[in-house]
Amino acid sequence: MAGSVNKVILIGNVGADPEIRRTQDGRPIANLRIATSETWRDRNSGERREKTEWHTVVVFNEGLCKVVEQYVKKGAKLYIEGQLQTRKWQDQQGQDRYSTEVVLQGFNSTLTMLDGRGEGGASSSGGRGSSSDFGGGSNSGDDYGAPSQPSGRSSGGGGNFSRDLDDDIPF
Amino acid sequence: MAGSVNKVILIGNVGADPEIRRTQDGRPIANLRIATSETWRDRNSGERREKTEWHTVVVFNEGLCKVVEQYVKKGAKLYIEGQLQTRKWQDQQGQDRYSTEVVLQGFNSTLTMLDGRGEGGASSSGGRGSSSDFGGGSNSGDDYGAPSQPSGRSSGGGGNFSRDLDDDIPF
Amino acid sequence: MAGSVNKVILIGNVGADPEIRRTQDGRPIANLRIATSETWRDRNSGERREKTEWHTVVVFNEGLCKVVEQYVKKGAKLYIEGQLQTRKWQDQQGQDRYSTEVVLQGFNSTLTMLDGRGEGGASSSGGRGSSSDFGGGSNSGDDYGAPSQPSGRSSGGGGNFSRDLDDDIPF
Amino acid sequence: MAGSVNKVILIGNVGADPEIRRTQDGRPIANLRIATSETWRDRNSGERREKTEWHTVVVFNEGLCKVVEQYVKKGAKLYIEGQLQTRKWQDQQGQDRYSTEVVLQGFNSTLTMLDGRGEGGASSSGGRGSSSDFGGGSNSGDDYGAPSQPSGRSSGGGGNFSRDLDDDIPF
DNA sequence: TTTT
DNA sequence: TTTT
Repeated sequence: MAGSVNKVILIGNVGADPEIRRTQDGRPIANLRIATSETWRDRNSGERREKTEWHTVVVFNEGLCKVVEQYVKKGAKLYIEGQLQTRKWQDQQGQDRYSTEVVLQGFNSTLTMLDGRGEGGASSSGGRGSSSDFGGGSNSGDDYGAPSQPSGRSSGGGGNFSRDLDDDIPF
Repeated sequence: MAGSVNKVILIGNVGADPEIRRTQDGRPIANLRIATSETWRDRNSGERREKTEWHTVVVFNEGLCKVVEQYVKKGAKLYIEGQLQTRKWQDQQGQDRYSTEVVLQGFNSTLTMLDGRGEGGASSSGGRGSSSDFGGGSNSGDDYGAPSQPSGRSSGGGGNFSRDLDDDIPF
Repeated sequence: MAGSVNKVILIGNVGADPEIRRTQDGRPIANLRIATSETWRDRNSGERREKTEWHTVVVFNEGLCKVVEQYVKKGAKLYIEGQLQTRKWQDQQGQDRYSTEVVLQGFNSTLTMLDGRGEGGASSSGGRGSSSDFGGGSNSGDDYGAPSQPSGRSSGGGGNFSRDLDDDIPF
Repeated sequence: MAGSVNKVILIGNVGADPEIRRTQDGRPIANLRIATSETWRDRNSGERREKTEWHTVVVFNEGLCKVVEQYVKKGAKLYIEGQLQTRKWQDQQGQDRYSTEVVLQGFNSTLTMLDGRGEGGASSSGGRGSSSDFGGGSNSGDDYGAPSQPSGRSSGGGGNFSRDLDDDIPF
């Protein structure tokens, strides 16, 4: 279907230290549980109430997995941009079950640390080995005023990690 | 938890005519199934591939329910802004089951029709009984240049419907 | 035009203590400058580089203005959801000038504090004079499992403030 | 600054056929004007009112520029995801002027066609010449259920074009 | 299971 | 300058 968008944006806290698994061919997958909550004052009683929602976030991106592994701990506040995916599986009785997760996999996926935790590292978001162009020199000569750097990517302590920068930033 | 965000943005097509239920006290609830999909070309085979994701959308807002009831049909392309909620229920064996849905309930929820369908109506996004006033005069005298109308709300055929005019809150 | 969306999402730091003006009829307007920045490693030199972008945010909502007034100080980290607006004005030479701002005015506007600053207050997002009720009883009897509270709104120290409880709309 | 987000999401119509320029080193830059609008009913007069906002969108991404060049015409309805940038320039009197634009440049930038226009093409979003991996084979052996394709990218007629796929889809 |  |  042409013209489709599937985007989830979360800001919340990590409920437990992340779990990192590996696929058979060695690719990492990180699992996070993130809590978002809303508070309001009850109309009748006037009491303050709160409802917490728990989200399962699955990070398939190698670079973001490294970030998660190094910096994300229980309690960390994160900004997450990913997409909704529902996975089908069978329970022990052989019945179909479905789990809906927020997946950080492709482009347009982002994970940003919003508190001071995890700072000090120089890590960035991964990359598939090969470097590639971007930003810097490639825009030189640009007479339009185009910024000579990429956007949406960043690195460094406590930073902003996009799936993106992947291959353009050699480590 | 302070400082939390839970937002889902979808653009996709409705898989079937919506289903409208009513609560015991007469409030409508609309259920929609929305498909988003991505296509890409396989790296190895070069074939075009597509993956469709189905989302369950639940509309608790009375105004948006009216919009859904009147205008949204199978095949309609919608822009949806809501939030993720996971609901726990028991299956027939008494086992806990969980369903994750995109809920349009509070403020910051939006449903916009992106194709021509549903046009011609004068319906709007609900409203507390009637009024459906807005902006206009209330800003007169504003010396700042503030637009004299609200934003984020609208009405009219094939239009943009926000939860805003929240009709489920009796004053 | 039916089916239109105009949304800006920012997470950044406030550059200076906010400025609150008032319209002739006493409505508050808050102005904020918010910095977002990206860092990346230069492809060629390998140096770490950073680019900061400054955004002008204008808050027309009375409730959010109160929040800004009470809690938002220079350096605060905010989540902002608003819309783009370009305002035309004349400079001293009588020439047309344009300023583009992120406006928090209608529904779907949000301002959330992401750091601890501003905590301890009981303030909420405004509200039509007082009340600041919500959800609660109005959903009782709901046989669907609909949460009995609103979403997207909240209050409390350091909290999450939506335009919702729109106090500038006299009923 | 760590932990920063700068995101603009627009759905609107293109006001005129796009303009494509080229930098000195041959990179394309597309300029679009996109209209978003809101309609509402005036509280006092009951009249239907509308306000249109015009946005300048600048596409630095080569792949997205191709898409724009081939498919985007006056009147097209687009979904745009980019970021805010304010550019400083001097007018003829040598005075500083500022223009704020929605820039599609880095990752996390998207342009999707929401109407039927432009269909039939097989084009996708560009790429910097070199191909690269993605999806497909690289996930084979994945025992986790990870989808074996990327997300956020797509191509094809009337389709969804992300900055992303750039280098993985050889043309 | 987080956070306030 | 779009669109409804």
